[in-house]
Amino acid sequence: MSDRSVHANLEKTYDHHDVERRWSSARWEPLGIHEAESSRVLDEGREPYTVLMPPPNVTGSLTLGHVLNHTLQDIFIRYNRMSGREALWLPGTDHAGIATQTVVEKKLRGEGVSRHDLGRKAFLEHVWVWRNEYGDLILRQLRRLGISCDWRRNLFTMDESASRAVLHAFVKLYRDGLIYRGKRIINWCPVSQTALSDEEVIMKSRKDKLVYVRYPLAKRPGEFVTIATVRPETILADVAIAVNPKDPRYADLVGELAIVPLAGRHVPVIADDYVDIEFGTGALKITPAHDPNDYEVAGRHNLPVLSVIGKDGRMTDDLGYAGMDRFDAREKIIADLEERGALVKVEEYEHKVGYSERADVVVEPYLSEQWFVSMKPLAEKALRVVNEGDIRFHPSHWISTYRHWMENIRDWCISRQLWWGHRIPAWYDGEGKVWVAESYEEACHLAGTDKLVQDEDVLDTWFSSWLWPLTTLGWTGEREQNDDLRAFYPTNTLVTAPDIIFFWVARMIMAGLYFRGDVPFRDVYFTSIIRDMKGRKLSKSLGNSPDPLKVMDSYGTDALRFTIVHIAPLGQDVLFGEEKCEFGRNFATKIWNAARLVFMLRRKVFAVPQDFDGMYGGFDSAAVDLSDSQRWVLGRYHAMLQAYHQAFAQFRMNDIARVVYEFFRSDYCDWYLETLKVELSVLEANGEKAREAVCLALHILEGVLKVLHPLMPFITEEIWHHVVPRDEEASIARSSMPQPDGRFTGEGAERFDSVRKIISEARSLRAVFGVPHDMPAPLVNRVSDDTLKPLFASNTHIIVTMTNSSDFKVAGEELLSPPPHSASSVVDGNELFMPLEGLISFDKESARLEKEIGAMETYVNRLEKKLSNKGFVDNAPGEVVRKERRKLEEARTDLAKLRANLDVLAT
RNA sequence: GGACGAUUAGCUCAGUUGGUUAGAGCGCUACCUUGACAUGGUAGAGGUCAGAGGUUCGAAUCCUCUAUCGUCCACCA
Repeated sequence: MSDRSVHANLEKTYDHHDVERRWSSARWEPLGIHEAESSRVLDEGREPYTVLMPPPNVTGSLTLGHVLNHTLQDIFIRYNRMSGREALWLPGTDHAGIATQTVVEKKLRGEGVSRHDLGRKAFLEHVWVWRNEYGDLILRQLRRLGISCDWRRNLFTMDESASRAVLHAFVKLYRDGLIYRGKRIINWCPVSQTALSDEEVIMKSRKDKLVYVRYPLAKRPGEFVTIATVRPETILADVAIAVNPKDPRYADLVGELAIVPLAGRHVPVIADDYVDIEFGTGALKITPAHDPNDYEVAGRHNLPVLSVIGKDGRMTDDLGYAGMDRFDAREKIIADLEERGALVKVEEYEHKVGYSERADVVVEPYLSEQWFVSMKPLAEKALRVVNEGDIRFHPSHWISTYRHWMENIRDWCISRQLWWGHRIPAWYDGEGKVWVAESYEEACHLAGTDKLVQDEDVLDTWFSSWLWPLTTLGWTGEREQNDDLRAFYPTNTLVTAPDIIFFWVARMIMAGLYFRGDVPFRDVYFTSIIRDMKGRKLSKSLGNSPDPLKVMDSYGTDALRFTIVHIAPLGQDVLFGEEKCEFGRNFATKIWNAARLVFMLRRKVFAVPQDFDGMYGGFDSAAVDLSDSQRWVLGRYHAMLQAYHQAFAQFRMNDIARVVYEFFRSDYCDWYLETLKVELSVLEANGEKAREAVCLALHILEGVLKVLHPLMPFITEEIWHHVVPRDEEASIARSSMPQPDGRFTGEGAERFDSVRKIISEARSLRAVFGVPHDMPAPLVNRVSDDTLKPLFASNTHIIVTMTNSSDFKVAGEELLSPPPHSASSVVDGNELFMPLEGLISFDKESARLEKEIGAMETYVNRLEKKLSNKGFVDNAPGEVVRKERRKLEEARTDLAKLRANLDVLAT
């Protein structure tokens, strides 16, 4: 904690546990940084900035995916908050119908109870107890990430207000004719025993047997038609054999009757375009109850529908297989077919099969009565807003995926045969007539009776999720108009994984447009998918999924946040191993130590702390007479700010991390702070110049802390409180973002660049010739332009100290020949000589120079060739040509100097 | 079968509208335990930018094809 009487330094060693404990969200929350107010937006005309948190499943625990996702959201929120906007981040959790019901059922099964034993009401009570006990685990874990969402507005999709919104949405869609009930073949999960939407089915490659079966023809003894099938168990439910009408092989068979093996039923041979002539035998069995295509074919030909597989995936036939699992029945039937001589052959066959997303079992096409949403009318508008740029995707290539889905959209099966979820607001009267209303009373009123029975099913979880942008802002119905909605809708940025673009993103766009007439958000940022170092998806079963809490423990939350953002570029997957967090940890340590240095220097220069408070409070870097190094570092600092803000505008999140990292490490620490030490050593300790220099160092440090704060909230908060004494209630999160200022460029900055190069070159010469590190050597710099002499001379002390030279002389052309026994180098037209009698051998140095000359000759040749190319000179922009000419000129000069120095060496 | 993305140093990746002698981190080599920091500093080695064509005065960057990897979509049993 900052000591207000003296300038307390930071602890010697950086301890992230300590810092994180001090600035936990418990500490931040009372500071009010999470709490955005609609009144401020509406009354004061402040610009709102809203982020919608994808609600994690209540059953979930923190994964690296969450870490990336929520860190990015927090970065957007903190950045915009510090940029003066009213920043609102809306958190919540999702009831996750199937996942949660499965978890609770499993727990009950462990206690020997099934949900059916309990009944619906008692079971749901169990689920609520479970949710209240474990359901917020993920939110507690998320808090450790330091995310600054508005926890007061935390919403659960089963909360009363959200549930009212769901009922309202269902009823409105129904009355508008966009929700209907119908008998269809849907995806059925035999484990969860519920219908699934198409999106909840994962296609996986799988090896099965392609079974060729002979069907005898009833009226042509001894003749057969052979079909190929991967699902022989459904033979029992065959109602026809289909061939292509254009297939000459079967032309005479159409209209015949075939006998279904094992079942003995007579079924017609029909002709339908659906059949592919090329595949298998060109003849196809039609099983309408167990295949969506067959169902359509059967519809066209008025065929009956027979079913032999039940809800639990077991056979229901009356031919002796009843009760067997569908896969066991498959094997048995293949064996039985063979025994009866109906089996022609069996081939290995690899194909794609749909699996249930949650239960990971093969879904069963199942004919049943379900509720659907007509998607086409909704999709048209939702497609338009993305096509026209009202909603922007980052990266934009997801638009084509989105477009493709929207253009081929199919109706959404929204009923689930579960108990945990929003129960469908539909009631049936004694005659089976359906009444849809927001309440039982209303339904009774409509039906004119109070003898109604509610639909047993609940809605797909995503039916509440697609209302999330509305419900999080308190929307419960169409006419509702509250301040939050007026102030914060549409929201600004949605950060989400690309795998839920259809489940969620697309549907939220539809719902926003439909229920409120406006898009739900402006920008969608699709995060990277995190994989392990071998490129595999993270999964619990592979055991390759590091526990983020452990990573935070060992490396620090800031380190994890910084690292994961740094390695997650827009639109690319990232390979993550927790060792990578060393990068962020090392950076955090570096920041800490650099701050310690600057604070130490401050104490040296300001013996009386109040002097510093007074001076720093009104410090203006533009008003100071700047040294070369100061002008240079300010120029670099503002260039960094420029790139930083631009990266935000372009959603290039890894650039944000990179740009600050590079400035801070290379420019600020390695060059500026090192130079500052030297500069201070020659300035009077309490003098004005020294004080200004320290204030400038702190000014830039503070700026870096601010731009880093969205990425590394803990450490920046801690150090910021030490820059100047701050009130306990102050937070860097409420400070304002530094803005770029283009004034800090020009001569001094360029000169310091040359100084840096001279220093590097001199160090390089020392290393090459093995000058002992503690042996000072003289250094001579020959400049061709005498006016430069005093300018370099003004940096003499810096150069001497930083290269451990005994002396640094700046000479003009009057230095006719280089000092004897010198190593030499040419940098930016300056010739550098390092007299090294005894250490330097003629052979070694001439070989080195020759190599250098060779490289320079190649370079000069290349430039000459380029510039003698008429096409280049005529076509390239003048600026580019001029630049190349300048380069050539400089290279030729340098080359000449190198050659001359080699000659001198030889004499 | 369609669509999209990737391929740059040993490893992981930057390289924004075509114009720098192609960069960083990790790893590696040498030197440095100097009062911010060895979770560090200084200096260095290491790349014909997947391959082949093309457009252009000029290509890692744009186009075409090929190869390899990955993702999403799709009702051929």
